[in-house]
Amino acid sequence: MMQQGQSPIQSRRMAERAGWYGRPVTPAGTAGQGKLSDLLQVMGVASDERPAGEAYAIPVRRLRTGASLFHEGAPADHLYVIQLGNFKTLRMAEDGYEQVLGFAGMGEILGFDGLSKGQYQTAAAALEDSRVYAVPVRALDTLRQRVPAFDRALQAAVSRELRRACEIADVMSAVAAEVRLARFLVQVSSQMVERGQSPRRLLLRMNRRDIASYLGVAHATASRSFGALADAGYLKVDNRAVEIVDLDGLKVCARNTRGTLEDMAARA
Amino acid sequence: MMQQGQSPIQSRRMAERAGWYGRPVTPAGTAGQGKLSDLLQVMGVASDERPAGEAYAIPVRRLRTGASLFHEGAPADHLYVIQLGNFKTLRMAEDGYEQVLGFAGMGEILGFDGLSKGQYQTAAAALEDSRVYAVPVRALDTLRQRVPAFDRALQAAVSRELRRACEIADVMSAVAAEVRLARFLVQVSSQMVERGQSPRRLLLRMNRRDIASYLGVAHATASRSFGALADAGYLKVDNRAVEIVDLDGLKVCARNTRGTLEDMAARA
DNA sequence: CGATCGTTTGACGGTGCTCAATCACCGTGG
DNA sequence: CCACGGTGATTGAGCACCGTCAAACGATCG
Repeated sequence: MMQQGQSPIQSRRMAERAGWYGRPVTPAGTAGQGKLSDLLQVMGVASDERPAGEAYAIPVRRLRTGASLFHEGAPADHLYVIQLGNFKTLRMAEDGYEQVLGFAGMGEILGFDGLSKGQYQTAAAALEDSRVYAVPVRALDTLRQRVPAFDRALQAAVSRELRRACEIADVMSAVAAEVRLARFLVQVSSQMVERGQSPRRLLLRMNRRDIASYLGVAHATASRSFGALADAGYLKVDNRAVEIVDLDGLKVCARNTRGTLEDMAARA
Repeated sequence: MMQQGQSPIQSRRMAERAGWYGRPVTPAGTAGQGKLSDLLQVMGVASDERPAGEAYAIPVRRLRTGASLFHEGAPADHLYVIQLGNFKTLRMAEDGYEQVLGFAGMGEILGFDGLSKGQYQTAAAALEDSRVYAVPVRALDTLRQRVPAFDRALQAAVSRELRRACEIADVMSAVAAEVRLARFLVQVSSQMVERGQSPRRLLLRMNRRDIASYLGVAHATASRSFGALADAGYLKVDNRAVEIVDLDGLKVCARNTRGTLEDMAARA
Protein backbone atom coordinates (compact mmCIF):
# COMPACT_ATOMS: atom_id res chain seq x y z
CA MET A 1 0.00 0.00 0.00
CA MET A 2 1.05 3.56 -0.63
CA GLN A 3 3.53 2.96 -3.38
CA GLN A 4 7.00 3.97 -2.36
CA GLY A 5 9.88 3.13 -4.64
CA GLN A 6 8.51 3.70 -8.10
CA SER A 7 6.56 6.81 -7.23
CA PRO A 8 7.88 9.78 -9.17
CA ILE A 9 7.49 12.02 -6.15
CA GLN A 10 9.51 11.27 -3.08
CA SER A 11 9.08 14.19 -0.78
CA ARG A 12 7.42 17.51 -0.50
CA ARG A 13 10.61 19.29 -1.27
CA MET A 14 11.02 17.25 -4.40
CA ALA A 15 7.42 17.88 -5.33
CA GLU A 16 7.91 21.60 -5.17
CA ARG A 17 11.09 21.38 -7.13
CA ALA A 18 9.24 19.41 -9.77
CA GLY A 19 6.72 22.23 -10.07
CA TRP A 20 3.72 20.56 -8.46
CA TYR A 21 1.10 23.12 -7.68
CA GLY A 22 3.61 25.71 -8.81
CA ARG A 23 3.14 28.96 -7.02
CA PRO A 24 0.53 31.17 -8.65
CA VAL A 25 1.40 34.56 -10.03
CA THR A 26 2.80 36.12 -6.92
CA PRO A 27 1.78 39.77 -6.72
CA ALA A 28 4.83 41.92 -6.39
CA GLY A 29 5.56 42.03 -2.69
CA THR A 30 4.81 45.37 -1.14
CA ALA A 31 5.84 45.68 2.45
CA GLY A 32 3.46 47.10 5.01
CA GLN A 33 0.96 48.63 2.63
CA GLY A 34 -0.89 47.57 -0.46
CA LYS A 35 -2.75 49.42 -3.15
CA LEU A 36 -6.51 49.09 -3.24
CA SER A 37 -6.37 48.17 -6.88
CA ASP A 38 -4.18 45.19 -6.03
CA LEU A 39 -6.66 44.15 -3.39
CA LEU A 40 -9.48 44.31 -5.91
CA GLN A 41 -7.47 42.25 -8.34
CA VAL A 42 -6.86 39.57 -5.74
CA MET A 43 -10.56 39.53 -5.00
CA GLY A 44 -11.23 38.79 -8.63
CA VAL A 45 -12.61 42.09 -9.89
CA ALA A 46 -11.86 42.86 -13.50
CA SER A 47 -8.87 45.14 -13.46
CA ASP A 48 -9.87 47.31 -16.38
CA GLU A 49 -12.10 49.19 -13.99
CA ARG A 50 -10.10 52.08 -12.64
CA PRO A 51 -12.00 53.11 -9.56
CA ALA A 52 -11.72 56.49 -7.92
CA GLY A 53 -10.25 54.77 -4.90
CA GLU A 54 -6.88 54.16 -6.47
CA ALA A 55 -5.32 56.34 -3.85
CA TYR A 56 -6.37 54.23 -0.89
CA ALA A 57 -3.64 52.24 0.82
CA ILE A 58 -4.53 49.04 2.65
CA PRO A 59 -2.34 47.72 5.45
CA VAL A 60 -0.76 44.34 4.80
CA ARG A 61 0.05 41.81 7.51
CA ARG A 62 2.60 39.04 7.16
CA LEU A 63 2.28 35.75 9.03
CA ARG A 64 4.62 32.84 9.43
CA THR A 65 3.56 29.21 9.32
CA GLY A 66 1.35 28.38 12.25
CA ALA A 67 0.80 31.98 13.32
CA SER A 68 -2.77 32.88 14.09
CA LEU A 69 -4.43 35.76 12.27
CA PHE A 70 -7.10 36.27 14.89
CA HIS A 71 -8.47 34.35 17.83
CA GLU A 72 -12.00 33.27 18.56
CA GLY A 73 -13.69 35.84 20.76
CA ALA A 74 -11.24 38.65 20.02
CA PRO A 75 -12.73 42.03 19.08
CA ALA A 76 -13.41 41.99 15.35
CA ASP A 77 -11.70 45.15 14.19
CA HIS A 78 -10.42 43.97 10.84
CA LEU A 79 -11.59 42.07 7.84
CA TYR A 80 -8.90 40.16 6.03
CA VAL A 81 -8.37 39.27 2.40
CA ILE A 82 -5.70 36.72 1.63
CA GLN A 83 -3.05 38.11 -0.66
CA LEU A 84 -0.80 35.10 -0.58
CA GLY A 85 -0.73 31.78 1.24
CA ASN A 86 -3.27 29.48 2.84
CA PHE A 87 -5.19 29.48 6.09
CA LYS A 88 -7.40 27.26 8.15
CA THR A 89 -10.38 28.49 10.13
CA LEU A 90 -11.27 26.73 13.32
CA ARG A 91 -13.18 26.72 16.55
CA MET A 92 -11.93 25.62 19.90
CA ALA A 93 -14.33 23.54 21.97
CA GLU A 94 -14.34 24.24 25.69
CA ASP A 95 -12.52 21.00 26.29
CA GLY A 96 -9.67 22.12 24.08
CA TYR A 97 -10.58 20.08 21.05
CA GLU A 98 -9.88 21.97 17.83
CA GLN A 99 -12.51 21.74 15.09
CA VAL A 100 -11.28 22.83 11.69
CA LEU A 101 -14.09 24.54 9.79
CA GLY A 102 -12.46 25.09 6.46
CA PHE A 103 -9.47 26.14 4.44
CA ALA A 104 -9.02 29.39 2.56
CA GLY A 105 -6.61 30.52 -0.10
CA MET A 106 -5.72 33.57 -2.15
CA GLY A 107 -8.49 36.10 -2.64
CA GLU A 108 -10.74 34.68 0.03
CA ILE A 109 -12.08 36.71 2.89
CA LEU A 110 -11.59 35.97 6.57
CA GLY A 111 -13.30 37.33 9.64
CA PHE A 112 -16.63 38.41 8.30
CA ASP A 113 -18.47 36.29 10.83
CA GLY A 114 -17.35 38.68 13.53
CA LEU A 115 -19.26 41.67 12.23
CA SER A 116 -22.64 40.94 13.77
CA LYS A 117 -21.37 40.55 17.33
CA GLY A 118 -18.19 42.59 17.19
CA GLN A 119 -16.17 39.50 18.08
CA TYR A 120 -14.69 36.88 15.83
CA GLN A 121 -16.70 33.68 16.08
CA THR A 122 -13.89 31.61 14.64
CA ALA A 123 -10.12 31.67 14.67
CA ALA A 124 -7.82 31.66 11.65
CA ALA A 125 -4.26 30.40 11.42
CA ALA A 126 -1.71 30.40 8.61
CA LEU A 127 -0.79 27.04 7.12
CA GLU A 128 2.30 28.51 5.54
CA ASP A 129 4.02 31.88 5.36
CA SER A 130 1.30 34.22 4.16
CA ARG A 131 0.22 37.80 3.61
CA VAL A 132 -3.20 39.38 4.08
CA TYR A 133 -4.77 42.75 3.42
CA ALA A 134 -6.19 44.05 6.69
CA VAL A 135 -9.25 46.19 6.06
CA PRO A 136 -10.29 48.11 9.19
CA VAL A 137 -13.94 47.50 9.99
CA ARG A 138 -14.36 51.19 10.74
CA ALA A 139 -13.37 52.04 7.21
CA LEU A 140 -15.67 49.47 5.66
CA ASP A 141 -18.75 51.60 5.10
CA THR A 142 -16.78 54.49 3.66
CA LEU A 143 -14.82 52.23 1.37
CA ARG A 144 -17.90 50.47 0.12
CA GLN A 145 -19.66 53.71 -0.61
CA ARG A 146 -16.75 55.38 -2.37
CA VAL A 147 -15.62 52.33 -4.31
CA PRO A 148 -18.54 50.39 -5.76
CA ALA A 149 -16.22 47.79 -7.21
CA PHE A 150 -15.04 46.97 -3.72
CA ASP A 151 -18.60 46.70 -2.53
CA ARG A 152 -19.47 44.19 -5.20
CA ALA A 153 -16.30 42.23 -4.62
CA LEU A 154 -17.04 42.10 -0.93
CA GLN A 155 -20.55 40.86 -1.50
CA ALA A 156 -19.34 38.14 -3.82
CA ALA A 157 -16.62 37.13 -1.39
CA VAL A 158 -19.08 36.83 1.46
CA SER A 159 -21.44 34.78 -0.62
CA ARG A 160 -18.50 32.57 -1.49
CA GLU A 161 -17.64 32.25 2.18
CA LEU A 162 -21.18 31.06 2.81
CA ARG A 163 -20.79 28.45 0.13
CA ARG A 164 -17.59 27.29 1.75
CA ALA A 165 -19.35 27.05 5.06
CA CYS A 166 -21.70 24.39 3.81
CA GLU A 167 -18.96 22.37 2.19
CA ILE A 168 -18.03 21.00 5.57
CA ALA A 169 -21.58 19.77 5.98
CA ASP A 170 -21.33 18.14 2.58
CA VAL A 171 -18.26 16.28 3.70
CA MET A 172 -19.57 15.24 7.07
CA SER A 173 -22.89 14.04 5.75
CA ALA A 174 -21.19 11.01 4.28
CA VAL A 175 -21.00 8.08 6.64
CA ALA A 176 -17.93 6.24 5.43
CA ALA A 177 -14.58 7.86 6.12
CA GLU A 178 -13.21 7.17 2.62
CA VAL A 179 -16.22 8.87 1.07
CA ARG A 180 -15.67 11.91 3.26
CA LEU A 181 -12.08 12.08 2.14
CA ALA A 182 -13.13 11.61 -1.48
CA ARG A 183 -15.52 14.54 -1.18
CA PHE A 184 -12.84 16.68 0.37
CA LEU A 185 -10.43 15.89 -2.43
CA VAL A 186 -13.06 16.66 -5.02
CA GLN A 187 -13.61 20.01 -3.34
CA VAL A 188 -9.91 20.79 -3.42
CA SER A 189 -9.74 19.69 -7.02
CA SER A 190 -12.59 22.04 -7.94
CA GLN A 191 -10.85 24.92 -6.24
CA MET A 192 -7.76 24.16 -8.28
CA VAL A 193 -9.83 24.50 -11.41
CA GLU A 194 -11.29 27.81 -10.25
CA ARG A 195 -7.76 29.06 -9.86
CA GLY A 196 -6.82 27.84 -13.28
CA GLN A 197 -4.56 25.04 -12.12
CA SER A 198 -4.41 21.33 -12.66
CA PRO A 199 -7.32 19.51 -11.01
CA ARG A 200 -5.25 16.35 -10.58
CA ARG A 201 -2.08 17.35 -8.84
CA LEU A 202 -2.67 18.53 -5.34
CA LEU A 203 -0.15 19.60 -2.79
CA LEU A 204 -2.08 19.74 0.45
CA ARG A 205 -0.98 22.53 2.70
CA MET A 206 -2.44 21.11 5.90
CA ASN A 207 -1.40 18.11 7.95
CA ARG A 208 -3.41 14.92 8.47
CA ARG A 209 -4.63 16.09 11.81
CA ASP A 210 -6.28 19.16 10.29
CA ILE A 211 -7.78 17.14 7.50
CA ALA A 212 -9.10 14.60 9.98
CA SER A 213 -10.66 17.33 12.07
CA TYR A 214 -12.30 18.80 8.99
CA LEU A 215 -13.61 15.39 7.99
CA GLY A 216 -14.82 14.68 11.48
CA VAL A 217 -12.79 11.50 11.91
CA ALA A 218 -9.76 10.44 13.92
CA HIS A 219 -6.44 11.25 12.32
CA ALA A 220 -5.56 7.58 12.16
CA THR A 221 -8.75 6.97 10.22
CA ALA A 222 -7.94 9.79 7.83
CA SER A 223 -4.59 8.22 7.13
CA ARG A 224 -6.20 4.83 6.52
CA SER A 225 -8.68 6.43 4.15
CA PHE A 226 -5.88 7.83 2.04
CA GLY A 227 -4.56 4.32 1.86
CA ALA A 228 -7.94 2.89 0.91
CA LEU A 229 -8.48 5.37 -1.92
CA ALA A 230 -4.96 4.73 -3.16
CA ASP A 231 -5.51 0.96 -3.07
CA ALA A 232 -8.74 1.41 -5.00
CA GLY A 233 -6.72 3.11 -7.71
CA TYR A 234 -8.14 6.59 -7.42
CA LEU A 235 -5.06 8.27 -6.03
CA LYS A 236 -1.35 8.19 -5.73
CA VAL A 237 -0.40 9.43 -2.32
CA ASP A 238 2.96 10.53 -1.11
CA ASN A 239 2.68 12.37 2.14
CA ARG A 240 1.06 15.70 1.26
CA ALA A 241 1.48 15.32 -2.46
CA VAL A 242 -1.61 13.71 -3.93
CA GLU A 243 -2.15 12.83 -7.54
CA ILE A 244 -5.69 12.05 -8.57
CA VAL A 245 -5.39 9.24 -11.07
CA ASP A 246 -9.10 8.64 -11.68
CA LEU A 247 -11.01 11.83 -11.04
CA ASP A 248 -14.29 10.56 -12.46
CA GLY A 249 -14.09 7.44 -10.36
CA LEU A 250 -13.36 9.54 -7.31
CA LYS A 251 -16.42 11.65 -7.99
CA VAL A 252 -18.58 8.54 -8.28
CA CYS A 253 -17.19 7.36 -4.99
CA ALA A 254 -17.90 10.75 -3.45
CA ARG A 255 -21.55 10.42 -4.36
CA ASN A 256 -22.21 7.56 -1.99
CA THR A 257 -23.73 9.16 1.07
CA ARG A 258 -24.24 5.78 2.71
CA GLY A 259 -22.16 2.69 2.27
CA THR A 260 -18.47 2.15 1.83
CA LEU A 261 -16.02 1.36 -0.94
CA GLU A 262 -16.85 -2.34 -0.63
CA ASP A 263 -20.47 -1.66 -1.46
CA MET A 264 -19.39 0.22 -4.57
CA ALA A 265 -17.25 -2.63 -5.78
CA ALA A 266 -20.07 -5.08 -5.10
CA ARG A 267 -22.51 -2.95 -7.06
CA ALA A 268 -20.27 -2.79 -10.11
CA MET B 1 -38.01 5.08 29.52
CA MET B 2 -39.65 8.16 28.10
CA GLN B 3 -42.18 8.67 30.85
CA GLN B 4 -45.70 8.33 29.56
CA GLY B 5 -48.53 8.49 32.04
CA GLN B 6 -47.45 11.20 34.44
CA SER B 7 -46.06 13.54 31.82
CA PRO B 8 -47.92 16.83 31.87
CA ILE B 9 -47.78 17.10 28.11
CA GLN B 10 -49.46 14.44 26.08
CA SER B 11 -49.45 15.66 22.54
CA ARG B 12 -48.35 18.51 20.40
CA ARG B 13 -51.83 19.92 20.28
CA MET B 14 -52.01 19.88 24.04
CA ALA B 15 -48.61 21.52 24.21
CA GLU B 16 -49.74 24.37 22.03
CA ARG B 17 -52.95 24.74 23.95
CA ALA B 18 -50.91 24.94 27.12
CA GLY B 19 -48.93 27.82 25.66
CA TRP B 20 -45.60 26.10 25.21
CA TYR B 21 -43.40 28.20 22.99
CA GLY B 22 -46.42 30.44 22.62
CA ARG B 23 -46.42 32.22 19.32
CA PRO B 24 -44.37 35.40 19.37
CA VAL B 25 -45.93 38.75 18.67
CA THR B 26 -47.38 38.07 15.27
CA PRO B 27 -47.02 41.13 13.05
CA ALA B 28 -50.41 42.13 11.73
CA GLY B 29 -50.82 40.06 8.59
CA THR B 30 -50.67 42.09 5.43
CA ALA B 31 -51.47 40.17 2.31
CA GLY B 32 -49.18 40.38 -0.70
CA GLN B 33 -47.14 43.39 0.37
CA GLY B 34 -45.32 44.54 3.45
CA LYS B 35 -43.89 47.86 4.54
CA LEU B 36 -40.16 48.27 4.59
CA SER B 37 -40.32 49.53 8.13
CA ASP B 38 -41.92 46.26 9.21
CA LEU B 39 -39.17 44.37 7.45
CA LEU B 40 -36.55 46.36 9.30
CA GLN B 41 -38.29 45.71 12.58
CA VAL B 42 -38.31 41.97 11.93
CA MET B 43 -34.61 42.15 11.13
CA GLY B 44 -34.02 43.67 14.53
CA VAL B 45 -33.25 47.29 13.65
CA ALA B 46 -34.28 49.83 16.27
CA SER B 47 -37.63 51.13 15.10
CA ASP B 48 -37.12 54.73 16.23
CA GLU B 49 -35.17 55.28 13.07
CA ARG B 50 -37.55 56.51 10.45
CA PRO B 51 -35.74 56.03 7.20
CA ALA B 52 -36.57 57.79 4.00
CA GLY B 53 -37.54 54.44 2.54
CA GLU B 54 -40.79 54.25 4.40
CA ALA B 55 -42.63 54.31 1.12
CA TYR B 56 -41.06 51.12 -0.21
CA ALA B 57 -43.32 48.10 -0.36
CA ILE B 58 -41.81 44.63 -0.16
CA PRO B 59 -43.60 41.62 -1.65
CA VAL B 60 -44.62 38.98 0.86
CA ARG B 61 -44.86 35.28 0.08
CA ARG B 62 -46.90 32.77 2.06
CA LEU B 63 -45.95 29.11 2.31
CA ARG B 64 -47.74 26.13 3.74
CA THR B 65 -46.08 23.42 5.76
CA GLY B 66 -43.62 21.48 3.66
CA ALA B 67 -43.63 23.92 0.76
CA SER B 68 -40.23 24.82 -0.60
CA LEU B 69 -39.18 28.45 -0.77
CA PHE B 70 -36.51 27.85 -3.37
CA HIS B 71 -34.67 24.91 -4.80
CA GLU B 72 -30.99 24.22 -5.01
CA GLY B 73 -29.65 25.39 -8.34
CA ALA B 74 -32.58 27.67 -9.16
CA PRO B 75 -31.75 31.19 -10.33
CA ALA B 76 -31.26 33.34 -7.26
CA ASP B 77 -33.56 36.25 -7.99
CA HIS B 78 -34.78 36.95 -4.48
CA LEU B 79 -33.43 37.27 -0.99
CA TYR B 80 -35.84 36.26 1.73
CA VAL B 81 -36.38 37.47 5.27
CA ILE B 82 -38.61 35.36 7.47
CA GLN B 83 -41.58 37.33 8.75
CA LEU B 84 -43.28 34.43 10.48
CA GLY B 85 -42.70 30.72 10.81
CA ASN B 86 -39.72 28.39 10.62
CA PHE B 87 -37.67 26.92 7.82
CA LYS B 88 -35.03 24.32 7.22
CA THR B 89 -32.21 24.74 4.74
CA LEU B 90 -30.87 21.68 3.01
CA ARG B 91 -28.83 20.22 0.22
CA MET B 92 -29.71 17.25 -1.87
CA ALA B 93 -26.88 14.83 -2.59
CA GLU B 94 -26.79 13.34 -6.05
CA ASP B 95 -27.96 10.04 -4.65
CA GLY B 96 -31.08 11.68 -3.28
CA TYR B 97 -29.98 11.88 0.32
CA GLU B 98 -31.17 15.06 1.99
CA GLN B 99 -28.70 16.85 4.24
CA VAL B 100 -30.28 19.40 6.54
CA LEU B 101 -27.90 22.33 7.00
CA GLY B 102 -29.77 24.35 9.56
CA PHE B 103 -32.98 25.82 10.81
CA ALA B 104 -34.06 29.43 10.58
CA GLY B 105 -36.76 31.42 12.31
CA MET B 106 -38.24 34.91 12.37
CA GLY B 107 -35.97 37.70 11.19
CA GLU B 108 -33.40 35.46 9.66
CA ILE B 109 -32.27 35.73 6.09
CA LEU B 110 -32.45 33.00 3.47
CA GLY B 111 -30.86 32.70 0.07
CA PHE B 112 -27.83 34.91 0.41
CA ASP B 113 -25.52 32.10 -0.60
CA GLY B 114 -26.91 32.35 -4.13
CA LEU B 115 -25.61 35.81 -4.81
CA SER B 116 -22.08 34.98 -5.86
CA LYS B 117 -23.07 32.48 -8.53
CA GLY B 118 -26.58 33.62 -9.38
CA GLN B 119 -27.96 30.27 -8.31
CA TYR B 120 -29.09 29.13 -4.89
CA GLN B 121 -26.56 26.75 -3.43
CA THR B 122 -29.04 25.37 -0.92
CA ALA B 123 -32.77 24.76 -0.79
CA ALA B 124 -35.18 26.03 1.85
CA ALA B 125 -38.49 24.53 2.93
CA ALA B 126 -41.14 25.65 5.39
CA LEU B 127 -41.53 23.58 8.55
CA GLU B 128 -44.92 25.16 9.22
CA ASP B 129 -47.18 27.72 7.60
CA SER B 130 -44.95 30.74 7.14
CA ARG B 131 -44.53 34.15 5.56
CA VAL B 132 -41.41 35.73 4.10
CA TYR B 133 -40.45 39.10 2.68
CA ALA B 134 -39.15 38.59 -0.83
CA VAL B 135 -36.53 41.21 -1.67
CA PRO B 136 -35.69 41.21 -5.38
CA VAL B 137 -31.98 40.89 -5.92
CA ARG B 138 -32.16 43.52 -8.64
CA ALA B 139 -33.43 46.03 -6.11
CA LEU B 140 -30.79 45.20 -3.53
CA ASP B 141 -28.18 47.76 -4.43
CA THR B 142 -30.66 50.58 -4.72
CA LEU B 143 -32.31 49.67 -1.45
CA ARG B 144 -29.03 49.46 0.37
CA GLN B 145 -27.89 52.82 -0.92
CA ARG B 146 -31.10 54.64 -0.20
CA VAL B 147 -31.80 53.04 3.16
CA PRO B 148 -28.65 52.77 5.26
CA ALA B 149 -30.56 51.07 8.06
CA PHE B 150 -31.43 48.25 5.68
CA ASP B 151 -27.82 47.98 4.64
CA ARG B 152 -26.67 47.58 8.21
CA ALA B 153 -29.43 45.11 8.99
CA LEU B 154 -28.50 43.07 5.97
CA GLN B 155 -24.86 42.99 6.93
CA ALA B 156 -25.71 41.86 10.44
CA ALA B 157 -28.10 39.21 9.13
CA VAL B 158 -25.47 37.80 6.81
CA SER B 159 -22.93 37.70 9.56
CA ARG B 160 -25.49 35.87 11.67
CA GLU B 161 -26.09 33.43 8.85
CA LEU B 162 -22.37 32.73 8.82
CA ARG B 163 -22.45 32.03 12.51
CA ARG B 164 -25.32 29.62 11.98
CA ALA B 165 -23.36 27.88 9.29
CA CYS B 166 -20.67 26.82 11.69
CA GLU B 167 -23.13 25.61 14.29
CA ILE B 168 -23.62 22.47 12.28
CA ALA B 169 -19.91 21.85 12.44
CA ASP B 170 -20.06 22.35 16.18
CA VAL B 171 -22.69 19.68 16.43
CA MET B 172 -21.03 17.22 14.14
CA SER B 173 -17.62 17.56 15.73
CA ALA B 174 -18.87 15.62 18.74
CA VAL B 175 -18.39 11.88 18.40
CA ALA B 176 -21.17 10.53 20.58
CA ALA B 177 -24.70 10.86 19.25
CA GLU B 178 -26.13 11.99 22.60
CA VAL B 179 -23.57 14.76 22.81
CA ARG B 180 -24.51 15.94 19.33
CA LEU B 181 -28.14 16.05 20.36
CA ALA B 182 -27.22 17.86 23.57
CA ARG B 183 -25.36 20.50 21.59
CA PHE B 184 -28.27 20.91 19.24
CA LEU B 185 -30.67 21.39 22.12
CA VAL B 186 -28.34 23.91 23.74
CA GLN B 187 -28.29 25.81 20.44
CA VAL B 188 -32.05 25.84 20.26
CA SER B 189 -32.25 26.90 23.87
CA SER B 190 -29.88 29.82 23.20
CA GLN B 191 -31.99 30.95 20.28
CA MET B 192 -35.02 30.91 22.53
CA VAL B 193 -33.22 33.28 24.87
CA GLU B 194 -32.27 35.57 22.00
CA ARG B 195 -35.94 35.79 21.15
CA GLY B 196 -36.85 36.52 24.73
CA GLN B 197 -38.53 33.20 25.41
CA SER B 198 -38.08 30.45 27.93
CA PRO B 199 -34.80 28.56 27.43
CA ARG B 200 -36.27 25.40 28.93
CA ARG B 201 -39.45 24.68 27.09
CA LEU B 202 -38.90 23.81 23.47
CA LEU B 203 -41.43 22.84 20.89
CA LEU B 204 -39.37 21.51 18.02
CA ARG B 205 -40.81 22.36 14.66
CA MET B 206 -38.99 19.66 12.72
CA ASN B 207 -39.38 15.90 12.73
CA ARG B 208 -36.85 13.38 13.97
CA ARG B 209 -35.67 12.68 10.48
CA ASP B 210 -34.65 16.30 9.95
CA ILE B 211 -32.96 16.45 13.33
CA ALA B 212 -31.10 13.23 12.60
CA SER B 213 -29.93 14.59 9.26
CA TYR B 214 -28.73 17.77 10.94
CA LEU B 215 -26.90 15.78 13.59
CA GLY B 216 -25.39 13.49 11.00
CA VAL B 217 -26.78 10.30 12.52
CA ALA B 218 -29.43 7.76 11.57
CA HIS B 219 -32.91 8.72 12.65
CA ALA B 220 -33.14 5.65 14.83
CA THR B 221 -30.01 6.84 16.62
CA ALA B 222 -31.46 10.29 17.10
CA SER B 223 -34.50 8.76 18.72
CA ARG B 224 -32.33 6.67 21.02
CA SER B 225 -30.34 9.74 21.98
CA PHE B 226 -33.48 11.54 23.09
CA GLY B 227 -34.16 8.53 25.25
CA ALA B 228 -30.65 8.52 26.66
CA LEU B 229 -30.72 12.21 27.62
CA ALA B 230 -34.14 11.73 29.18
CA ASP B 231 -32.93 8.72 31.16
CA ALA B 232 -29.95 10.72 32.35
CA GLY B 233 -32.39 13.23 33.78
CA TYR B 234 -31.57 16.17 31.53
CA LEU B 235 -34.81 16.24 29.59
CA LYS B 236 -38.44 15.36 29.59
CA VAL B 237 -39.40 14.34 26.10
CA ASP B 238 -42.82 13.98 24.66
CA ASN B 239 -42.65 13.77 20.93
CA ARG B 240 -41.72 17.25 19.72
CA ALA B 241 -42.27 18.90 23.06
CA VAL B 242 -39.03 18.91 25.02
CA GLU B 243 -38.55 20.28 28.48
CA ILE B 244 -34.99 20.84 29.60
CA VAL B 245 -34.94 19.87 33.25
CA ASP B 246 -31.23 20.36 33.90
CA LEU B 247 -29.87 22.95 31.51
CA ASP B 248 -26.51 23.26 33.23
CA GLY B 249 -26.07 19.53 33.21
CA LEU B 250 -26.97 19.43 29.56
CA LYS B 251 -24.34 22.05 28.81
CA VAL B 252 -21.72 20.07 30.66
CA CYS B 253 -22.70 17.04 28.64
CA ALA B 254 -22.50 19.07 25.45
CA ARG B 255 -18.89 19.94 26.20
CA ASN B 256 -17.59 16.41 25.77
CA THR B 257 -16.22 16.34 22.27
CA ARG B 258 -15.03 12.78 22.75
CA GLY B 259 -16.59 10.15 24.95
CA THR B 260 -20.15 9.31 25.79
CA LEU B 261 -22.57 9.73 28.67
CA GLU B 262 -21.08 6.71 30.40
CA ASP B 263 -17.69 8.36 30.54
CA MET B 264 -19.25 11.41 32.17
CA ALA B 265 -20.92 9.33 34.84
CA ALA B 266 -17.66 7.47 35.45
CA ARG B 267 -15.75 10.71 35.82
CA ALA B 268 -18.16 12.13 38.37
C1' DC C 1 23.31 13.46 13.78
C1' DG C 2 19.89 13.73 17.28
C1' DA C 3 15.37 15.61 18.51
C1' DT C 4 10.85 16.45 17.38
C1' DC C 5 6.96 16.28 14.84
C1' DG C 6 3.97 14.03 11.43
C1' DT C 7 2.45 9.80 9.27
C1' DT C 8 1.41 5.05 8.89
C1' DT C 9 -0.06 0.70 10.60
C1' DG C 10 -1.75 -2.82 14.10
C1' DA C 11 -5.11 -4.73 17.56
C1' DC C 12 -9.18 -4.40 20.16
C1' DG C 13 -13.51 -2.90 21.90
C1' DG C 14 -17.51 -0.18 21.48
C1' DT C 15 -20.87 2.68 19.06
C1' DG C 16 -23.96 3.44 15.67
C1' DC C 17 -25.82 1.90 10.99
C1' DT C 18 -28.90 -1.23 8.69
C1' DC C 19 -32.97 -3.76 8.70
C1' DA C 20 -37.25 -4.55 10.65
C1' DA C 21 -41.15 -4.88 13.85
C1' DT C 22 -44.19 -2.41 16.90
C1' DC C 23 -46.58 1.38 18.65
C1' DA C 24 -48.81 5.99 18.80
C1' DC C 25 -51.25 9.45 16.48
C1' DC C 26 -54.23 11.49 12.92
C1' DG C 27 -57.30 12.22 9.26
C1' DT C 28 -60.56 9.72 6.32
C1' DG C 29 -64.43 7.39 5.09
C1' DG C 30 -67.67 3.96 5.75
C1' DC D 1 -68.66 5.96 16.22
C1' DC D 2 -65.28 2.89 14.84
C1' DA D 3 -62.39 0.63 11.37
C1' DC D 4 -58.67 1.68 8.44
C1' DG D 5 -54.32 3.18 6.32
C1' DG D 6 -50.45 6.37 6.51
C1' DT D 7 -46.92 8.78 8.75
C1' DG D 8 -43.69 9.39 12.40
C1' DA D 9 -41.48 7.66 16.66
C1' DT D 10 -39.59 4.08 19.38
C1' DT D 11 -37.25 -0.17 20.24
C1' DG D 12 -34.64 -4.56 19.18
C1' DA D 13 -30.81 -7.63 17.08
C1' DG D 14 -26.59 -8.23 14.55
C1' DC D 15 -22.47 -6.78 12.57
C1' DA D 16 -19.25 -3.73 10.39
C1' DC D 17 -16.68 0.46 10.97
C1' DC D 18 -14.19 3.63 13.43
C1' DG D 19 -12.17 5.60 17.83
C1' DT D 20 -8.76 4.75 21.23
C1' DC D 21 -4.28 3.24 22.49
C1' DA D 22 0.22 2.16 21.09
C1' DA D 23 4.31 1.49 18.46
C1' DA D 24 7.21 1.92 14.41
C1' DC D 25 8.59 4.55 10.72
C1' DG D 26 9.66 8.81 8.00
C1' DA D 27 10.53 13.70 7.42
C1' DT D 28 12.26 18.07 8.73
C1' DC D 29 15.27 21.32 11.11
C1' DG D 30 18.70 22.95 13.91
